Amino acid sequence: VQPARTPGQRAGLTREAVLAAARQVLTEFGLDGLSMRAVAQRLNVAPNALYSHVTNKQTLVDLLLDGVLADVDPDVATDEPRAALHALMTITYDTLLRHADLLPTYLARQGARGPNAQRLGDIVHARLRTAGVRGARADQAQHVLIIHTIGFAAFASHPNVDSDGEPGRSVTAMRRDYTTSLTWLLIGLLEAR
Amino acid sequence: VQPARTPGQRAGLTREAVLAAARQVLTEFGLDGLSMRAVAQRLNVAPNALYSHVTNKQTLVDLLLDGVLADVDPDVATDEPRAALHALMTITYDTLLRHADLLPTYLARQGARGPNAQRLGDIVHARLRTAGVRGARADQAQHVLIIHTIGFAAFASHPNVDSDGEPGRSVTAMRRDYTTSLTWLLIGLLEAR
DNA sequence: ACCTGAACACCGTTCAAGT
DNA sequence: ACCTGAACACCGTTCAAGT
Repeated sequence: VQPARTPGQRAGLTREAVLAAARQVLTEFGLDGLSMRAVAQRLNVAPNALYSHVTNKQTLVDLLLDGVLADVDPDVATDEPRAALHALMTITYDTLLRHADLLPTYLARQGARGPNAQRLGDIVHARLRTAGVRGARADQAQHVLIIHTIGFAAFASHPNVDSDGEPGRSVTAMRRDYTTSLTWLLIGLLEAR
Repeated sequence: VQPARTPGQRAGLTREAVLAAARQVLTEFGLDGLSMRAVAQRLNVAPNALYSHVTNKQTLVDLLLDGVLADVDPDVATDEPRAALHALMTITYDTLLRHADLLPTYLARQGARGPNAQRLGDIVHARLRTAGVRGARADQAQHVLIIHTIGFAAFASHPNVDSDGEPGRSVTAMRRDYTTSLTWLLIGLLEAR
């Protein structure tokens, strides 16, 4: 809530300010409420002013998506390779679910290939290396672990009722499903040669 | 392209006709072109006429999504349990990718819990049973295999360029990533006790 | 370079009315 | 019960103009 600007006065927008406003709109009104006009309103600015800082809505959303993975803290307590991979991916899962609003669109969009996704990929790659996995197999494994994690998080982010209206699996049951599936993946990856 | 109706004459819509028209609009104009108004136009009907046969756009999309899984043919050539599961899930992956337009929204919406998803779940469950997996572990495995498959298909459905503008993994490489990840999952599921 | 006014070409959905 | 006309409350984006 800024003091009103006189005509011709700059609003002093930046790309980061637009992103921050978008994040606020998102947490307050959800994905359905995330419109360019709503973001502009929060910044006390005309809707089309945003286009000086962001090329369009899709890339804005992509930036938000990639930003979610920036919150992943790659430090894990153990150095045992398999446990470290398990912990790292579980942390990623939990981080993603903390931004459940965005997850529905995650796999579908460019966010899963942004710079932070690549950073996470590199971290996974390093962990795989200490686990003795390298080369093309490491590239595959890195890809697989991340897609698997985002996919499960996206599914879990969604209110869960099946077609009969019966309640489906609970959030905790789905988290358990994820962690055991992760265990299975790591067994197949690390034990079969 | 029907002969024009005189005022007061029925259009003879059915829920199935609406779904069929929606599928046509989808393949012709893509997900962005799928609007209630476009579907209505194809049926030579006023936009709000659709609401007599479908509660709203979201449930219409959910019906389309679940319908995709109806195309999965569960017959596989082998009876060896692990190979049968691998074949069944790969068929599912390929079927999903044949409807790539819809995949971006698949995990996010109710389609992944509709009647056809349940039917597929039952088939997977039966295969798991002959593989010696039962009880809670079978429920988990069924869930995991389907989410994993939909997640990978959703990711693969999306045009693939990373944040540097460099081309990412090819469609065939991503399919290979899927099948090997499936192998890993099945190893972890079937061999670790 | 950054921002506004005005407009364009759309949306999903509701309500009252007609047959 | 099914469909239309008209309207409501929105969208994303572009263009020309102002400072």
